[in-house]
Amino acid sequence: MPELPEVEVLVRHLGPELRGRCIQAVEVLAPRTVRPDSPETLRSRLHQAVFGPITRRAKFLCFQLTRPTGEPLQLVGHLGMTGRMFLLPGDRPLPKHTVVAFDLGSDRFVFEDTRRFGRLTLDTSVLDGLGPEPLSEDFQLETFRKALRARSQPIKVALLDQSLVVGVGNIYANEALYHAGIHPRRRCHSIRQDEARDLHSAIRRVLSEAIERGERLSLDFRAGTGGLFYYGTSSETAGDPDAERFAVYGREGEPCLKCGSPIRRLVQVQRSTFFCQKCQR
DNA sequence: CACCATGTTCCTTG
DNA sequence: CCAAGGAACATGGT
Repeated sequence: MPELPEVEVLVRHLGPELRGRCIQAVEVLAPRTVRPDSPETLRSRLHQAVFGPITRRAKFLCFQLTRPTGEPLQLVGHLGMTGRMFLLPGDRPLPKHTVVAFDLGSDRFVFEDTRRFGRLTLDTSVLDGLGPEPLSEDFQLETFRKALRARSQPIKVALLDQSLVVGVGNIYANEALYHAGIHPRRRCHSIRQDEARDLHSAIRRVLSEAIERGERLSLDFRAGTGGLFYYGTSSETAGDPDAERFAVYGREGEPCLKCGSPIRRLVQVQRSTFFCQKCQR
């Protein structure tokens, strides 16, 4: 379900629900998800721990907890491609692809992940080496420009590299390049100053607009209906007339919103790239 | 059976 | 040592 905006919206929803709640038990149904921790370690370390604030770093969720001893703990989660997290009333059965569940007494906090590319661990080393947060002051235009000058790979590929800037995934990389008018195959070092400036601001714009949109949806993540729905590609519930969510992503063959020429698709590092040949140079 | 899918990590090759 | 490309992880939808 992830890319930065979806994770951010989830974090904002989960924070108020989880804060202050105490973990009675931890069920690890997919040991792989908690690697390199063992299920036993996770169970014992988190037993009777209380949730504090939840924050986001890149596409990771960072859960601050306090143990009964007063010792602080940080649990780090990643949704992979298909992860969802939500609260489920205690009397309801766990969904088929639950990988970890926290017993909170009346409810369970559930991590469901069909493809199991996600993570949930006490090992915070995954946060090392990440680039700047695109929506913070750390994402400086000058630094971004210099980083592009130092690379030779195609710009679309660079945007997916979490050491250049974090949080951008396949959807928003395509969208940002479209809005900046830059062809996805352009090599980084060929990006001009004005183009770098446009791309820098397009990245910020597509991400913050997606967050606003996710907030507007007032998603019912308290399960019942299955939790927080990814609002990136799934067909949405009625009532939201905002049909053109994406300008290019998933729109192969459909007309460009600016010039009408058909959106094209190509493959870069085994991922689909969508773009307008006429508007992106 | 074919191909597609929001991500990261590890391995090979040059 | 580094960069680039590819495969792997695992499951489901169309």
